[in-house]
Amino acid sequence: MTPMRITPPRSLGGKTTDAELAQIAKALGHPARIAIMRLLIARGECVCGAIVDELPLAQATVSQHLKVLKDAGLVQGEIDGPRVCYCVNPAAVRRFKDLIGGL
Amino acid sequence: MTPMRITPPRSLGGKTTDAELAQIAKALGHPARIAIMRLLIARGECVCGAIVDELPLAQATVSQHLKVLKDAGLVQGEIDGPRVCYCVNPAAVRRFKDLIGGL
DNA sequence: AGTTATCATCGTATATTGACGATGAACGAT
DNA sequence: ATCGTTCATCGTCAATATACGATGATAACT
Repeated sequence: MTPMRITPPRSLGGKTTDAELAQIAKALGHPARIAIMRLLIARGECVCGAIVDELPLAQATVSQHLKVLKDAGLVQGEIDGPRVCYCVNPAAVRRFKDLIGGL
Repeated sequence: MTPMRITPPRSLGGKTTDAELAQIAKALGHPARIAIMRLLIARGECVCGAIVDELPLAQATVSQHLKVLKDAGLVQGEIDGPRVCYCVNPAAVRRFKDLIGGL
């Protein structure tokens, strides 16, 4: 069966919605993280090292940015041997577009 | 701080698309500013004091948030006597949606 | 002139972010 | 078991963001 939304839609002006939208927007509010998103979208999936190679940032810094994107739900990471393979979470991107559409 | 120069895919008004998108997203990356945007959209236009009345923030803080939104181009303010009447800039919102659509 | 109302800006204090090198943890290969 | 690779996390520092009260600037009205 289609899973029901337990929480009411609160389609307009809900505080929960505001916080959610703000969190995602904040996660995208840095050029490096936009660049990471673009890389992941362009390549489908991407090992962390490949991202580091494309950006003028240290490995630790890229890892931090990836953590921000992960915490916002925009990106998922799967452990693949000694590497970690990242990809975008299409549902989160869609959700963000929907929330923005509410503006 | 190190000036970030990630990827200049193409310039638009001297600003890369990534930087432009990041700037707008960053401006929206705070719940108070989302609330302000919603207020302005719901009322069409809004005097600053009306926004202060709706938010649990001091007048100086609201003014700062409005400045962030103005600097990102999302909001315009017109002096109306002793008051300042704010309204959203639909072109900027549209632009933001288009940039997000590119994700 | 002074007064009141409205909003921006200043000054300041605290919190968070962004960046890096260094270190730690997990895995594959030697 | 040790090594080398890969990535996350720690520790730290400078820069930015957030919040507020206090002050300044402007307009309308007396």
